[in-house]
Amino acid sequence: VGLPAENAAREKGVHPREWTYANIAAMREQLMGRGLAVDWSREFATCDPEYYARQQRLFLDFFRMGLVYRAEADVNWDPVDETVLANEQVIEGRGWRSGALVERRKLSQWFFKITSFADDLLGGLDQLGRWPEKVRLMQRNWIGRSEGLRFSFDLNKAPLSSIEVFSTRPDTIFGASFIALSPEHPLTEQLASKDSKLAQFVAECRAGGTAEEAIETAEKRGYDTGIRARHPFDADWELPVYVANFVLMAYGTGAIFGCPAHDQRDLDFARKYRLAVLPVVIPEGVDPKSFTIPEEAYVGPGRLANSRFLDGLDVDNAKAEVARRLEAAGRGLRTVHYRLRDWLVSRQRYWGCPIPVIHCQSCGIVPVAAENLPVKLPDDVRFDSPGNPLALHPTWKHTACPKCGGRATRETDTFDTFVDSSWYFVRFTDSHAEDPVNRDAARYWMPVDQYIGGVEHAVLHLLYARFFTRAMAKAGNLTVQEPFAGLFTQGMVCHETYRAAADGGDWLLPEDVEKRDGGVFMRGTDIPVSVGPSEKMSKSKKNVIAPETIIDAFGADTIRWFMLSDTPPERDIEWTQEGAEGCWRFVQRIYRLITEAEGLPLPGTTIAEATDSDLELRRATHRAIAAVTEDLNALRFNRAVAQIYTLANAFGAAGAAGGAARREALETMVLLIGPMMPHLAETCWETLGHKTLVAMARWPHADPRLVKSDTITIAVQVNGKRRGEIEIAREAGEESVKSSALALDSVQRALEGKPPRRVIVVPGRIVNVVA
RNA sequence: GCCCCCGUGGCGGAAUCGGUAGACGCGGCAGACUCAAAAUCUGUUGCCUUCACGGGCGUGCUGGUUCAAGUCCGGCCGGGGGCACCA
Repeated sequence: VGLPAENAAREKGVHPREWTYANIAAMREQLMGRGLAVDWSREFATCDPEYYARQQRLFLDFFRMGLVYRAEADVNWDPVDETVLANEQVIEGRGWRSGALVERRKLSQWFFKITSFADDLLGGLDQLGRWPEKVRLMQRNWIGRSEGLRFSFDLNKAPLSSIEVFSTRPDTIFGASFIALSPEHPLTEQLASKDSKLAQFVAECRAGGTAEEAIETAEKRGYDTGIRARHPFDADWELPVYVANFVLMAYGTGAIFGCPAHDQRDLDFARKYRLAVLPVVIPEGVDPKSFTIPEEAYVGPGRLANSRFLDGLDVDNAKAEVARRLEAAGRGLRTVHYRLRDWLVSRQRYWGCPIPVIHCQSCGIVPVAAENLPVKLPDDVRFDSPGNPLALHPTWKHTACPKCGGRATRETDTFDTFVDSSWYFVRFTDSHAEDPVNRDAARYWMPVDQYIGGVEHAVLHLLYARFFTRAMAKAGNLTVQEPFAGLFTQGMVCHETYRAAADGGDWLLPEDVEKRDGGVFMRGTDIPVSVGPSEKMSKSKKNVIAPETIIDAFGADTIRWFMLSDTPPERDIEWTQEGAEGCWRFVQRIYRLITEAEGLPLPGTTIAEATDSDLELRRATHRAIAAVTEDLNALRFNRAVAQIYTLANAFGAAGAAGGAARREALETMVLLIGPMMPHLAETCWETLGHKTLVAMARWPHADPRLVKSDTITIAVQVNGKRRGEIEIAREAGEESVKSSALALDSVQRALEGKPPRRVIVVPGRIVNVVA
């Protein structure tokens, strides 16, 4: 489901359904070709009415619970994709998919009330111990909780008798110089209707735009309404009321009191309009009389001054005191505000899940009854004109009101595709259940033990899914609050970029480039190619390698091995031809080791021999088991790979080791590579004489006696510098370690005949001799 | 502007608890095998110095804590990410 399908339909004239199912089929082929273990019996497509019918039922639940509403609001409009976007989908002022600068439009849209879970979504983050701190931090910042005080100033003139502001710094109330309203504030609108100059000012503010550049460079501007506000603690103190371009309607109350000494924006504003700048918070140890504000507002801690009953208090106590007094006077309320906004879920597009609602002229908004679901998409749509094909469809949207039977129209917006992905993991617990959720299955499987995805979804999918899980739990469908117990954010695959000329030129595919004689040329020519930095594979820069071509050349196991080698999975990985060839050589090396191993005892033979080289090989084997097991459990695949190389190298070092020890080592290696190179492992397993599958075999168990050797090597330092090492029994006492260390020639040389002042022995680790 | 993360050989990266820096791989160099090449195998590969033994330096820079610092703390420099008029 989604925009790429619909855009392809517009460009190529195929129906989005055909395009989508063709892609699913191709993707399924690819996944199977890579030897992934997938339970295909659970497969479903979110664009199938089987799925979105259930989604529409969830919507009805949410509707009943008051978690859905339709409202007119300032929304983000993507002019290229011709639809609105949620706040999370606007990155640096641009549509996350199209890259187009978004515009602000006032439209009536559907919202999910994610803000009603704001506090819970924030608090829940602390319990997600197996999530990356980075993602939790991003969500924390996105939700943006701030505690403050909401309180009112009386006004000296109509149309309102008072104005309510929100502040996180009520302690600075005696440093107030002005009140500022948002251009979109209802009071501003009332005043503007009678004041053409103000109306013009508001229009200019709107024209300023919301693009990042515009905001960054926009200077603070204000318009004095002529109204005066009375200070809440001094009836004789009047503050001017401005309309100011930097005050946002969507946050707090859309109105602020300005304290220039302790807020940079207020200071910029005050300097421009020549308003008083009175410091009221003085840093510790500074004389209040000499403390002035030059160009930067002081936002640090300190003690209150110039503030009557607050003088001498610290910031926190002053905040509490102001709150206490204003609350007691009935004109203030401690409140918590969030940066998070409700999730705008309607999209003016065809290829999505229809929002199951009917608009009736007399009854208003009426949800479609559950027994009439699903509301299916019509197939006969045209993409030859701009706009939403559903809205342009000649008949689809006309229907009868479920309540009064009168003429009514269907909602033509469809859901944001992120709605589809917000609960698919729950559906996987029983993909074919009649109800949206099989509660028993969900209770058994949820939460997802280990979720893997890109960090780009930190405040998109991962936030929406957490909201959905809570909403579904509230509706009785789930018993968990959090969808994903563990989260891992993996990196992307990158590749060098190539251009036909140093100063630009066309991008070239890696397959059209060859490296020889220390240079890089266009394949089959002497034309040099300019090599650019490694970047995320993208079609636009042509630095892509089709998985099929690699699988054809090296096989799926080589690709899998390469992906796991070298780079930790959370980091971006660079695809290189050399690296892939190296993996290919290792695949062959393992196969050779197995096929060349002649005269091995039969499978299951107990190990009796104990020559030195046998013991060495057995130690290497069991160390590898221990290390690989640990690394795989911790998702440190690159280290697991390195451990297997080390084991493979041990065969060379083991020399004459043969018989049962060699069989044990080879079988172990095959079992250890099993999860990473399944095809190779099964072939080798069979070659070793087994009739069963590696996939069904028990994971090997490390013998602790073989993992630890009897003797250990300990480094010896003199004054922190390494001078030598001693090989000594693991259980050797401190005294014998000490004397062996001091006996070293290199240590004696470094001591220059003098006795050591001190000898530090860290058991099993190091000896440091202090001269 | 605010917040967060990261700087280790030619390259990807190890060292996750303050205890031998550079595991393992790629690349390079040398050798064996070969008529030759490829493949394979063996050795070698941080930098400087030395015929050699050895010595010195070394985890972005800088200062500190410690017997001991890639690891902890302060200040800077560089790179990446998030948020961005949020009161």
